[in-house]
Amino acid sequence: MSTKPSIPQGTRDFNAATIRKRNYILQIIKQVFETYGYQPLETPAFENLETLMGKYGEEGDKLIFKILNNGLNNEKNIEKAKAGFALVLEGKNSSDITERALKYDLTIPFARYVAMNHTKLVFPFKRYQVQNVWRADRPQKGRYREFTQCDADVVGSNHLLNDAELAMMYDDAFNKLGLSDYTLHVNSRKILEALAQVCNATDQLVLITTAIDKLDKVSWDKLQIELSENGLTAAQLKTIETFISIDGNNEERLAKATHFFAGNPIAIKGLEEIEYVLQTASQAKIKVDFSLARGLHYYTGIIYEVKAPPTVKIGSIGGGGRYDDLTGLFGVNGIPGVGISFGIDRIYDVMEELQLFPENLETGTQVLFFNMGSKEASIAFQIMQSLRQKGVSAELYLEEHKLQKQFTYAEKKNIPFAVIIGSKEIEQNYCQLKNLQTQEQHIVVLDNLHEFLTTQPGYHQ
RNA sequence: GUGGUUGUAGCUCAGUUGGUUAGAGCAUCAGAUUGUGAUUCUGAGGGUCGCCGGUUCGAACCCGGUCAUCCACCCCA
Repeated sequence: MSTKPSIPQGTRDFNAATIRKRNYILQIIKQVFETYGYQPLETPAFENLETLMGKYGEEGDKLIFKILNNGLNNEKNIEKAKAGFALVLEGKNSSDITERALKYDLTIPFARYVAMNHTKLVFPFKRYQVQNVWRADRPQKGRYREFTQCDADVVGSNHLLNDAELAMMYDDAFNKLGLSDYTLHVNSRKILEALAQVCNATDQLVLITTAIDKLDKVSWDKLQIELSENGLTAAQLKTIETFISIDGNNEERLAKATHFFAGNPIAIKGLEEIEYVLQTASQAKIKVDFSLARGLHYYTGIIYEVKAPPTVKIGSIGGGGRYDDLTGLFGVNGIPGVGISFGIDRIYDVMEELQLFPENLETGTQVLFFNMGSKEASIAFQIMQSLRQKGVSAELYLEEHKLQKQFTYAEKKNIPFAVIIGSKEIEQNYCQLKNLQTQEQHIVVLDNLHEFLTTQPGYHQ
């Protein structure tokens, strides 16, 4: 038996430097959320399985991490468990085997929360949520099995100002992060629906939209073959081809699309909505992209997807959209909403690659007190404590090692200052304060140590 | 779920057509240097070559399986 420790596929440990950088991202995004009046919410790591099942499409259901029931080997459960397992082997679910699952995203648990509390909430209800979610996907670049989502949603309002406001929140956050080279792709589920209508293929909506969503990777020639194999006629393909050839800047695209749909009422609605968001969130770097088709089944209006700067090869770093009736899934009708999500793990990877993190995030220990012998160390400890009381992050080297080792320790931990208090210094109530980067060394009277240290260049709170 | 890549020291990697005792750099530890280091010198420790099996006189190397990894597809943040 190998006892080599390991962590599950697609998960990560985060060290201090990584956590500081992640917190830097989170703090900026949370601050934007708060500024726009969104309130925090947290929901459990796991939900009842039936809350989650069927909300993410067939493929999504397969990617939900399910939790095995306890007590399956209990005698009174054993027959049920066997029958349930037979169902599982057929690819079905059985509450006799599993009735809870790790949450797959933040939107559905939020909808569940709203449905449970709709009589108490004040609408429009704006909340943000930063929590881990889990997907049983194969890990690869920019894809993890445990990752953090960062969502903002507003429910109980149909007003398009919400949609525009969320676009501005993307813009604010990415500008503050130094990712102002992002692009916010925008489309509307209504337009895609209208396309299916114009093609006389309303039952093929999913097929058509997922196909054109691949256009940036797969050529139209190949997609045509795939679509015709699925029963689309040459005339239908021609219509789709005309639609996806719409190009130009945002205004031109909207104009061409208006012409293309020739008065189709659903299309007109969708186009007007995009037009409104474009005008209201005019500072955001929006690109009208009719090939955008987010897979999630619950979107009904505007859909968003954020692309990283083109130099970084990574999938989307955020996404969202409008849904008319999410809580209807939980028996409460008439609560529309719209939301966005930041994929902070991917934002982290992008910022790391583009070196966008500020240098001074490493605010660990600021002062190392050297150990000059056991008597000296206990006096140094008292002096260190008085600094700690004033908020200075300090530590004392515990062992009586030679100075070489103590210096090396400080260097490895990126501690900017060393305080040396030996017998000579103790006699005359001063210490040696050394800046380890510049090698400058000062004689400082102990009473002045705090003030002197905290005003030194290179000192961080 | 499908396809491919790579598994050798703590880390990054060499290792010839299968041949005796598996190497390097970095890192670690000790000493030169008992109150001033990170860029000098000397030395030391460290390996079940992912795991299991097969072929062979002989396997880090060839074959089969398995696990892990990274990448791509599906889908997605």
